[in-house]
Amino acid sequence: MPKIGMEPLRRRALIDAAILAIGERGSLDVTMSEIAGRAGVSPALAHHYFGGKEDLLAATMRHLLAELGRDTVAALRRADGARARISAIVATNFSPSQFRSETIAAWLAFYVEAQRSDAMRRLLRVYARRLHSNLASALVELMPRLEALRAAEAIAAMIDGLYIRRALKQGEPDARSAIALVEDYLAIKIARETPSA
Amino acid sequence: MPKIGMEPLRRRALIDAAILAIGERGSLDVTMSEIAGRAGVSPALAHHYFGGKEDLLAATMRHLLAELGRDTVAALRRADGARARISAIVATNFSPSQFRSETIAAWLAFYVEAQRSDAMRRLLRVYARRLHSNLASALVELMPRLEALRAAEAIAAMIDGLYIRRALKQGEPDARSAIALVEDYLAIKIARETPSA
DNA sequence: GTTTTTATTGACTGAGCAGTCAATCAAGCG
DNA sequence: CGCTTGATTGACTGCTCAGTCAATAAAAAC
Repeated sequence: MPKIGMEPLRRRALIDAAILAIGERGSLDVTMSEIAGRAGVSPALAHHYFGGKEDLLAATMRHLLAELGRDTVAALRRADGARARISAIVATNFSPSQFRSETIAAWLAFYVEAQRSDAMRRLLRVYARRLHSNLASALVELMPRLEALRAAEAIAAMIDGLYIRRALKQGEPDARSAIALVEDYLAIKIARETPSA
Repeated sequence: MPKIGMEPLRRRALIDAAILAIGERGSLDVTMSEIAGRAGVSPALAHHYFGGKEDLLAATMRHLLAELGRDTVAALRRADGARARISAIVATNFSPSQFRSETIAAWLAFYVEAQRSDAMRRLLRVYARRLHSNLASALVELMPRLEALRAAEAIAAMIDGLYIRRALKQGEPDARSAIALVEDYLAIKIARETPSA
C-alpha cells in the first residue's frame, strides 16, 4: 500500500535502523537485509532510496555528525563565558544522547572505515576539526595561544580515548567519571597557564 | 618441496602477513587468501596451521600484545625512579615499533572486533589493565592514591585517543608531539598533586 | 479514465570467501 | 625399501550478501 511522500520517512527509518544494527553488531559488518528488516522494509527499498550500502553508511555517519553538531551548538549557546563553553562542549560529548553504547560503537566502526574510505575520512575530519576549533576558541581566552592549542588537542584526545576505552567495558557508560577526568585536566591546566590573575 | 619443522616459521610468517594486510586495508576485513598470499603459501595452509580465521586473528592480536608487553618491560627496566618509569611507558607506546600506521590500524580494528568477540575483548582488557596498573604503580609514588588512579586513567585515555586520532591523518605518525602532550599533562598533574615537597 | 509517477517487493544473479578434502611430495625411521 | 608422518596444494562446496529488475499497486496528474 504505497503512500505519499515516503522518502524522508524511509530514509530516516533506515538511518535509525542502521545505527541500531551497527551498535548491536559493534561494527559496520551489517547486511542491508538486517537494516531494512529493522526499518520494516525490504532490502530492495533500501537500495532504491540510498543507491548502495556505502551511501547508506555515509548518510548514517552524516546524521550522527549533524546530531552532535546541533547538540554542541545548543549547549554553546546556553554557556556563559569561555570556561563554561569548554565545559559545555565536554558535557555534550558525554551527554546521554551521545554517550550510548550504540552510538559509541558506531563512531568506533566509522573510525575504522575512515582508513579505507576517503569519504568517511573527510567526514570524520570535519568532526575533529570542529571539536578542536570549538575548544581552541574558548581556550585562547584563558591561556596563551600555544598552550591553548595544545590543551585543545589534549582534551580532544582524551574524549576520543574515553570513547574507545568505553568499548571495552560492558553495561551502561559512566559519563560522570569521564567528564570528571577531562574537567580535572582542564582545571589544573587553566590554573597553571593562567597569566597571574 | 616440504621441509621439516616448518610450523613455527609458517605461523610467524602468517601473523606478520596478517598485520601487514590489516594495516593496509585498515580493517579486519581481509581474506585468508590475501594473508596466505603475502606469506607465500596457499590459503589451505593457513587453515591447516590456525584452524580458522578467528584463530589467526586472535593469534595476531596476541602477538601485537606480547610485543608491546616485551617493549614495555624492557623500557621499564631501563628506567630509574617512578617519574622515569612513567615516561618510559609513554615513550614505549609511541615508539617507532608501536606507533606505525599498520600497527595503529590493527589496534583500531581489534578494538572494533572486541565489541563482537569475547576472546578479543578479553585480550584487549589484558592490555588495558596492564597499562593502567603500570602507570598507577608509578604514580602512587608521586601523588595521593586517588589522584594517582585518576591520572593513570587520564593518561591511558590520552594514549588511546592519540592512537585513534592518528588514524585520521595521513603520512607518518608524529610521535614527538603525541609524547609532548602526555608529558605536559604529567608535569602539571605532578606539580599540582605533589604533597608540598 | 487514462497516463504518469512514486512506492514497494519477490525473485534472481553473480561475486567473493571461509572452510574441506583427497591427493601429492618429501623426509625420517625401522 | 616399505611406512608413517608432516607439509602443501588444487579443486571444490556451500553460503552469504550486495545489487538488479521486472512486476504490482496505489496515488497524482491531466
